Amino acid sequence: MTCPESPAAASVALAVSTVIFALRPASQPGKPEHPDRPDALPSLWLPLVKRIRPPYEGQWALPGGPLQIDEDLESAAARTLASTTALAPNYLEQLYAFGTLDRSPDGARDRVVSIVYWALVNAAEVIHSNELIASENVAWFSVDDLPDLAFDHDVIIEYALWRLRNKVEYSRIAHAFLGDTFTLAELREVHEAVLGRSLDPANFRRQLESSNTIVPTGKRVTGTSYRPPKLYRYNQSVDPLDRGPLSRASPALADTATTSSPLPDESRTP
Amino acid sequence: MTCPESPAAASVALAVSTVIFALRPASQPGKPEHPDRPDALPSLWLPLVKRIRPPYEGQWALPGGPLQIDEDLESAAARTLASTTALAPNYLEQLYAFGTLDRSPDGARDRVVSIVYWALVNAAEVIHSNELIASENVAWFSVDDLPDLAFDHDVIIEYALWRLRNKVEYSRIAHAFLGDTFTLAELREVHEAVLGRSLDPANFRRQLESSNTIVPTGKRVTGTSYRPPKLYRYNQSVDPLDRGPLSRASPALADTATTSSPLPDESRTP
DNA sequence: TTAATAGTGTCTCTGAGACAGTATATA
DNA sequence: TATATACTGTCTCAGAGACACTATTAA
Repeated sequence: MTCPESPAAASVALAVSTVIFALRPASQPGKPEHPDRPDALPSLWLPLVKRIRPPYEGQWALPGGPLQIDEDLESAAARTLASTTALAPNYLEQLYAFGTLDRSPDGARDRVVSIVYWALVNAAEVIHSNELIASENVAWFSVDDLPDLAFDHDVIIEYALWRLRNKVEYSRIAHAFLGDTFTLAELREVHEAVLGRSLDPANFRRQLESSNTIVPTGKRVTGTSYRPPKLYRYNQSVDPLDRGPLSRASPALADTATTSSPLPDESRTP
Repeated sequence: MTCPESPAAASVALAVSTVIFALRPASQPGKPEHPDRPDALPSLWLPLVKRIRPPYEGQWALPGGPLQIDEDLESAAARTLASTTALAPNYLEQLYAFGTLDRSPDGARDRVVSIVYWALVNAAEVIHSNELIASENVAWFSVDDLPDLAFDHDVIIEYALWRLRNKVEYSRIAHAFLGDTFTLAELREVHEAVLGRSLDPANFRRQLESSNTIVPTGKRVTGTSYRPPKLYRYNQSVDPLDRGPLSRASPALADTATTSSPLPDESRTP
């Protein structure tokens, strides 16, 4: 979005932005639960960038920028993700191309079409990344408490959230919020936090086991009081969702655990 | 983040293309069924445009072209649809933005990102439109018998087909292939043709009635032998599918029966 | 042994589908 | 009245969810 000066004569500028979701635990590890909220859920957070030039100077916006002439759309999304969070995405998918005429303010000289991606990153890694990105112009916000946003980015985020919630229900992408290994309770809490409702542990377990998307590692959590839960790993040989005829490993995610695709699945696209 | 260098002089070109689907009856009205195929289904057809300049000169391609500086993405899709078919779409939705580096041939000078829409049009109107568009450079093809295609348009069409089949199963868009009024048998045949399998008439009826997407007109088909079926109309007050937080009437389809949206539903996107 | 969470068994309900059966307009 | 198609009733089965129950480990 964003760089009004750049494009040539009177063509349409093309930008790539990314909605990056992470799940922040409600209670710090080691810190006791707050007595008033015994069952507090983790909540969704996303990083925003403060604009340093007009239009919308000083307001917060989605990370992104012009598409480089020599990079794929998805690579551009992964690049801006890395430069704002110092992370690699565990899941990355195209969200939508926004291109209506009214999305820039009236005085704007140039028209911008934004191809927006959405991504899931590991919450634990976010903490480290915050030390790497020591910029005052990047900050994380809860999706329940967003600031005023530049352009139509409020609409974009709302749509990304809706897509995330939809997709968590019919596919198995939630593990992208977690590390390599996780317990069923952790994975269930991710689902609960995203969907905003509690899920039956028994049924949740059965569904996952029958779907074959997770495999037991044989290890258990250590250091807990009481019976330690088993640790599971994501089954990489099973696609998290049916992406249709064009599924293939994504270059931008080649070295990460979760594969993506240049196409959305749209088993259920609105 | 945000604005690295402003892209060089060479920028990325932006095009909008549209995959247009119509359903052609297997047997002409009045013409008897072929004895070998008593239950022949209607089949999907789409219009292609023959390229008159390199690259891929002489090959067939999806209708489309550069995005005009003063038109919305969806308007551009509707415009190219109208100029190749002389029709207005009954359904129009963004499919995907294709932008990998390898989608143009090696010798190509420019890089193009294509934002692709897909549309459904009324089969009956196609016949009239063919008389209006008296161009040798436009032709309709069965999706089962496509010619060699320019660029990556074969991949795009395959993906559009996959999306159409998916969406017919979980939403009510199939009526966009038909006229204002239709019988349940006609609508069922549309579903059967798109999905490639036969459906139980009783269950199909029940599902539609409980979904409230159609309303009886009170009229019946005339001129048939034997009991004439009731005619139904699409219930415009019910959204064909849940499009999420951003549903609104689409300007490009304002005067058509079916509304669309600037966003895909992705209740089920791959 | 107790506490606390991990993990299992089983019941009910709902919706999809199969398929037999009834209704009705025309010849 | 015969016939072909429109339309209805009802059975079975599979999956989702509710919820009581058992298992296991560390304090």
